[in-house]
Amino acid sequence: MAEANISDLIEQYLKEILSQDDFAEIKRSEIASRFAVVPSQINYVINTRFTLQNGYVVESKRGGGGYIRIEHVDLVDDTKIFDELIDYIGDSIGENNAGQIITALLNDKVVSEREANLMAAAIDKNSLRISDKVSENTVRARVLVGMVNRLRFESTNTHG
Amino acid sequence: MAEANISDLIEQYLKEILSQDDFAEIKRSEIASRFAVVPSQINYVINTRFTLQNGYVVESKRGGGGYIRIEHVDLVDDTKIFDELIDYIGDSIGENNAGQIITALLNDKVVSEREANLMAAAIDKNSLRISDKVSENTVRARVLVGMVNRLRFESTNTHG
DNA sequence: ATAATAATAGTCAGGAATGGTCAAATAATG
DNA sequence: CATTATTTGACCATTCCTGACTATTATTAT
Repeated sequence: MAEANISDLIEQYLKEILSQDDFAEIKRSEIASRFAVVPSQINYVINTRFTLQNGYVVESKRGGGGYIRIEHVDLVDDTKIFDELIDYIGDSIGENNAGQIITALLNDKVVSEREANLMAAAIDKNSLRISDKVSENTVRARVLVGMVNRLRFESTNTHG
Repeated sequence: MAEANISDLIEQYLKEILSQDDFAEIKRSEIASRFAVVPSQINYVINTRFTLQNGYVVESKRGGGGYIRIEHVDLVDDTKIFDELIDYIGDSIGENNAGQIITALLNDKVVSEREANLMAAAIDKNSLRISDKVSENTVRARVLVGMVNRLRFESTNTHG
């Protein structure tokens, strides 16, 4: 039970808000000055304590009237499966293995056929083709185009 | 909901009109003075919130009796718009624009909320982060992990 | 007709108000 | 001592708002 660092306090404060409202919409500079820390520490707290794995979705906007919104989302029942899957995937995975995972998710009815198709489109070799100077945006575009194209078809099996 | 921006209010106002009529035909200066902003802010609102990737088509005329007409286009049954969207994506697209497209697809019920979340996970900045020596398999892994993580959650809106 | 004028809308660049990233310094922990 | 977590600050990116200047269209005067 060691503690009392400021990040923990900020975490507590935000979770307090979340225990009452569906989401916490804050102004970064406001929270920073409330706790007398630099604004970027708010990002640190969010990045380390309000991650997807922990069940939080964060969205933000800059500029005038900017904000950071933290939302808590419900976990599905058996989250262990996903943890194992993610462990298995690790840092790198080939197209075949990835396709098998998607097929397994489909077989177990974790995802619908449409959803499986979307996932297959996203990880398709063509979508992810990387050359030296390719940018993040370029890859993203390919991924998105692949997925959008997939939506044209009602239901088609494409992975495996 | 912190709706502090005038631009947000103008956006709301226009969408209000669009929820009742097929299109919103406005006089720029009239809207500008109604919200006490300079006329060009109306262009700003339109350019940032009523773009093709948002699912809107805008046309206008200058001079006496000039107007701006905003029309909502439905992606469900408009194959041509679909093609234009893919054209728009092109070879490279940023996270925000990509997110807007996904939101538009969701709004027009082309995809379900779950599907939209999957797509958002696929194009997420973290999934697609590219460094020099990253391989295709590495990116694929990140994409897939991102999507699987998204499946943990029941149903939540995440893009915007 | 043509030219001038009025009435629109469009573009662009800049300033202000946010939030984001990254790496260095420091503290805590094993 | 080594590793990990926290804290900080310099620098970056995005969003909003404004105003000067430009472009287009309609109307009016000649």
